[in-house]
Amino acid sequence: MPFTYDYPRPALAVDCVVFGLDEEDLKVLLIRRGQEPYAGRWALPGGFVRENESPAAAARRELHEEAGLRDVYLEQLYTFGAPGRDPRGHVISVAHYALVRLSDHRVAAATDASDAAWFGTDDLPRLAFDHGAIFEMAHARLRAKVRYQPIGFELLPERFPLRMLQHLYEVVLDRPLDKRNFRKKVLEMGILEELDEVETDVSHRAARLYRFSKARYQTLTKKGLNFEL
Amino acid sequence: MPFTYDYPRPALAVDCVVFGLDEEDLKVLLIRRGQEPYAGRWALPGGFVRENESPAAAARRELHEEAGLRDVYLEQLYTFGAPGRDPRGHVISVAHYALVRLSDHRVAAATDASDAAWFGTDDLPRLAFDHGAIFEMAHARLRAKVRYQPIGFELLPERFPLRMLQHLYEVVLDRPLDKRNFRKKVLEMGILEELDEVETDVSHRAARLYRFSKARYQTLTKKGLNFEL
DNA sequence: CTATCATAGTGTAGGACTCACACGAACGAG
DNA sequence: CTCGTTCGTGTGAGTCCTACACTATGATAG
Repeated sequence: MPFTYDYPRPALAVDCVVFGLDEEDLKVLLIRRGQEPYAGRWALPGGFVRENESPAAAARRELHEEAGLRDVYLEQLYTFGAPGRDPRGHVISVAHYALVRLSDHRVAAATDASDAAWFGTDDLPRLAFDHGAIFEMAHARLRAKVRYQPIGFELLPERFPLRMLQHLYEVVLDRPLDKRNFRKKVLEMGILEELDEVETDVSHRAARLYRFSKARYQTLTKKGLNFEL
Repeated sequence: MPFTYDYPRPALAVDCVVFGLDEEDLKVLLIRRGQEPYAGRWALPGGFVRENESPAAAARRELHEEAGLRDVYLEQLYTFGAPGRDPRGHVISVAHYALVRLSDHRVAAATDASDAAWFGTDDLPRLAFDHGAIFEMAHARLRAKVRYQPIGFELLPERFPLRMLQHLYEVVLDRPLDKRNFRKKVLEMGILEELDEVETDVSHRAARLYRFSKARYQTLTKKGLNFEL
């Protein structure tokens, strides 16, 4: 069933850079393409935007269809529209990035689509289309944004020890941080809730668990806090 | 001549928030709409993206056609795609913002399109579509970005006294700055070229003129400078 | 030519923040 | 009971930020 318009329209797509955090490093979710163009190559999950669907909604739909992911933190990144970026014709893609808790989602992504896999961010294969450039921009944005907005918590389990939070920042910023200074800064900020609970199943002294308090963050933000790490 | 596709395609547009700087305040360029919808309302300059045209190219073309502007600083802002934002159907708009030197461009914009005008940023009329929200986002982005990237110079004439630079920051950040601290910071950064020239036609002591040196900025950036004001 | 007016241009000191740095306590494993 | 591993904690030096006021210069008006 064909659709007809008075003027030509470029096609509109979305692509998503999905980040997850490991014990070791930062991961990205890729999908192996089954069809031409770039059949067999790894690519970012994505697809075409339907009529009367916002780009954000399209991105969420595709993440669910292609990787079984739901309820993730999602933010628009940039719109890539150079003619020639897709050999099928002029396709403009609204790129997004998403942050997921790997502990919750690792399995889902691996089973739902048999050709989905997590890759370490410094160990990516060559990607289809201009997805390499999209990934680079997303990575840069994450590094920048994590420093002045508390989005990093989206990568952690709900309750976490401070070591895990520090590890997150070390992995994302790609440099070591001082433990005492890091703890002081984060705790003094007052956006963490100290829980009456410690880690379990560790073969050494167990660390106290914390939880990010969105409520406290919003209160403090109104009072002029500026989150910065 | 109709254009036909196998799947429906939303229409793709661009809109531009064009900022200029006055002796008094920050201005935005608006165009009065001649046609429905929103005929007679003020709106951001913009229009539809053609096939095989990148969004940035479309934005530049529209700025030229609707306001006679060329060679402006242009950056992508965000893509607005909520269904319902345009009563004609599903139109997705890649919003941009532009910075121009009012001294050069004020006239052009006023003559080329008789229904174009500059408005003070705290004195805007109600805008068509979701252009009010687009403007707000652009304004917020400019305020944020001007602090860590030397984009403010795009709003000034090539040669300017330090007072004018300070005035720019005061207007954009909407708070007064200390003269001595401001000068110290800017000059110590080393990105300004001190010229052998002073203001003319002023009825008081004339100030020295400076020029932003892109070359120095890039050199220093590589050496780890981080611009911050 | 003198007085007036407007803006240019300049330094310092107190407080806040940043950064580097090391060791005893807790707990599980063997 | 010993070993191994991670937890949790404070201080001092240096740097950066901020607040603050007066003299110099040049144009204009009387």
